[in-house]
Amino acid sequence: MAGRGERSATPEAGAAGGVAQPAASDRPDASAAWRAEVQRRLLGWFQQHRRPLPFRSGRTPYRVLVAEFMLQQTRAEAVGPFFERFVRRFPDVPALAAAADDEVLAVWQGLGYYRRARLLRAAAAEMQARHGGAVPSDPAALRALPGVGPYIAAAVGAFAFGRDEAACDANVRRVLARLCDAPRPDAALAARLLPVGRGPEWNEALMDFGSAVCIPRTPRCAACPLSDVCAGRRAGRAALLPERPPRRPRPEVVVTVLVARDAQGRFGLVRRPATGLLGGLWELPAAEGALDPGEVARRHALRLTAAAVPLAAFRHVFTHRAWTVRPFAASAAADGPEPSAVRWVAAEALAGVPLGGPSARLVAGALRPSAK
DNA sequence: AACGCGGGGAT
DNA sequence: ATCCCAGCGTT
Repeated sequence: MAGRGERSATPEAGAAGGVAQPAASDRPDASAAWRAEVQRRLLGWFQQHRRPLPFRSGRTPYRVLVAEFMLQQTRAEAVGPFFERFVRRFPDVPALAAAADDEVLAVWQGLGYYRRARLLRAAAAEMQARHGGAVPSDPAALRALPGVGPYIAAAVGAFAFGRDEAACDANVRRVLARLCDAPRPDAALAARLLPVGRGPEWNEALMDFGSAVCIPRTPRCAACPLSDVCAGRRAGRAALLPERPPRRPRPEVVVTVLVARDAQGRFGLVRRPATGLLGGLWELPAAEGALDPGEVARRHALRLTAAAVPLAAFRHVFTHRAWTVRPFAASAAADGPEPSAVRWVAAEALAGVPLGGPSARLVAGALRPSAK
């Protein structure tokens, strides 16, 4: 086996911009003693620093499943209020299975990645039909549910059913990448490090540690109880791990929006396509481009009953694109020769209609007592 | 393997 | 301003 010092025998490694990587046998996770020390210290840290998150109390398989759907690409702190609202409105699998997509989306509004809401409802329907209205404990049955991938299946296995499964999320990946000096750690590495019989606790410990100490960009190594056993730190590249894929530029899009209201003051809304950005949500009539408001009205088969009034433009930035929104306040009617898909919704009925981000903001602004 | 998919908090 | 998050389904 190559000793640690022999890596310098290949000085060209890493010269071409790539990060020099230790051979697998050089990584510390090959040592049982190192693994035991890491486990001991991390579980000790966790005992003092466990986050009291709402979805960690009153754990049931259903609550765990709902939380894991919400937690995809979403910070634990952001999920809290949505989780509480959701399980109050849909307390169990039968309640969720019986709900309409729009009811579920309305509770989900503001949380983002709206496809998750529909997949979760579909999963509930399948559990109702095939698993007696309960979350299945069998890993294969879990993995077969709509919206359940390798991470959620493992997380439910561990948190809901107490199994020794490694839930390898972004926090865990980052912590393991640094501890083991591995550019892209996988679930197999996570599984190797998991202490037998401590699955649920261990997963939580890695997540909370990654959220509080081994944070992105600027890890708090000075305050880290593992810094002296951390291979990434020893190699001087903890902050560079895990390896990040290059970011692509974000397309800029201009959208012209009508804050359209009829003679009764109801809002004119249209439904977005079921798939894609803000899929299935409702929004104010809009069209891409810096258009004349009359043109936007024409495309939605609306007739302006007064001159549209320009409102303050604003930017709405998504992860993968940015909108510059040019809104107009417009009085309108759908009594033209063409059939209009616009649905008129009174202010009191808006709570049941899931609105996409910019439209939610505009509707809220229009209802605020002080208009600009 | 690459890509689309939200919103917000931290830096 | 950029980065990143208790990922998944599609192509």
